[in-house]
Amino acid sequence: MAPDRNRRRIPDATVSRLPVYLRILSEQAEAGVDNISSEGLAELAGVNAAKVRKDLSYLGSYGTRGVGYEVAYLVYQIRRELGLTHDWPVVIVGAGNLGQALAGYGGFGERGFPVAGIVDIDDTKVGTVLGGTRVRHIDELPQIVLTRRVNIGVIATPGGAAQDAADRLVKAGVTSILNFAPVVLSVPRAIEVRKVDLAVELQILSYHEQRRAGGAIHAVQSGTGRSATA
Amino acid sequence: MAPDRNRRRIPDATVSRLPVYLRILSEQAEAGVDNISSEGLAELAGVNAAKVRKDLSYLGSYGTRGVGYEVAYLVYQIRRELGLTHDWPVVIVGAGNLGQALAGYGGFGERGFPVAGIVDIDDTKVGTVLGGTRVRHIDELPQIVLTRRVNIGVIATPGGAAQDAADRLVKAGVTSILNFAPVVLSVPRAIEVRKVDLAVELQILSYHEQRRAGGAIHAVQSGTGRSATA
DNA sequence: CTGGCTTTGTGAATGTGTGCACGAGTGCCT
DNA sequence: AGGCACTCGTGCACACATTCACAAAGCCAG
Repeated sequence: MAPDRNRRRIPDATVSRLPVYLRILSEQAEAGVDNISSEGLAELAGVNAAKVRKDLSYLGSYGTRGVGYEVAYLVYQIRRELGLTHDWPVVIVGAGNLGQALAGYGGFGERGFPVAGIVDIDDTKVGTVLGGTRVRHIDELPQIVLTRRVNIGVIATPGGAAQDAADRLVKAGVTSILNFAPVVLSVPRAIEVRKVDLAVELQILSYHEQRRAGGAIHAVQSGTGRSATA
Repeated sequence: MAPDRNRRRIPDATVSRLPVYLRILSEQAEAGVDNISSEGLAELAGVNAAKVRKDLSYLGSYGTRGVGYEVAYLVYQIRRELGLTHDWPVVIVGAGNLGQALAGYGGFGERGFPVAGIVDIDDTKVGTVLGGTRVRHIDELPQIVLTRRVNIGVIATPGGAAQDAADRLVKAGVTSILNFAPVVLSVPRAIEVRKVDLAVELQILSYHEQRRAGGAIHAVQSGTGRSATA
């Protein structure tokens, strides 16, 4: 049972939108924009303005009526709420296709999640260098987690190895896991797990395509009239 | 034949779980399991048994009371509902880190989403071979989409190129997009877009980590009221 | 054929998320 | 100073999702 240190709990739906706002606001700040209205942010984020206001209201009342929100201050507040005021080193388990891509993807470190290490169980992969990081053996996981103070683990192994990877991560002291393997992980309740499954995403798209085909097969859209809002 | 078969609409939440059930059921079938109860499936999928039953009830009543569900038949029904009775070729835009990983990841084709083509705007990448597919120039996109009857596009470009990629995909006739770029795409309403954003996922984990740690830290922060500036 | 056991399918209750609508501040203009 | 235009913050109603709880349905043993 979790201790009820339930201070302002932010709804999950909101938490998952805050990073999007944050990215947009950072871009706006970069572009020299000082203030932004909920309407403007909503437009850029592809959501409803009321939703933006409600989301932001969970952080406190940082807007100014009649004016909008001060971009820089909002960036600061969201970063603080998301815990992005300091780096969160991550360890990647699995140096296969995906692990390599993740390690090579520079955007990780830039966004506050430096790769503290990559490990694999396959000796032939150990020692190779990916994105500036040397692949180490998975047995070194506990040491990496401990010395680099890693809280977040990324599982980029094949499905069959994912549960083992999760077990090792948990044992090593990691408390959050981002899982790319197409497997439902079984972990202690206190561990936060998020799943990214390509096959699932594609199958959801497939569902909609199939549904579309079921009705009338309309020809290609005439105008490229894009619109995010109604 | 009436194509108007107004299929019972399946809730989004259910649609996103069906692929998970499907994978588990396929594994079970492989392992020689003939029947499974909602309880058993729920266990393997990490969800509530009532939820499983309700989800499956949207497909029709294919269970047998007192016994459970026939695995093979359920696999068939879910596949049918998700439109997985035939392949959906996909085209990948962007042959960078991620595009390479996606192309190299065999699980794509195996699961019914063969890579019909990979395109990039960078001439130096055109011609290289990834996962058995030759990278072609993005100008060839319309031709690939047309000849290979592609409905699904995958955007694996840097953020800055994503909107252009989306525009080109839509123009070429693609109706579903899986977007890995950290950008909110603007597309015609009829286009189905799903987003996979690593940074967002990590930031959500960060939020929870910060919260976990925050129990103690949340000391006095009162004086930090917003600087009353303009 | 009956009674007991199991498990589905679903109504109803509860919880979570969304969006409208509007009061309440704020700044600008006259 | 007063009025006006603008935009936030939020109560409320509605929609969607989850979970409970139980009757109906099927199987099996005797």
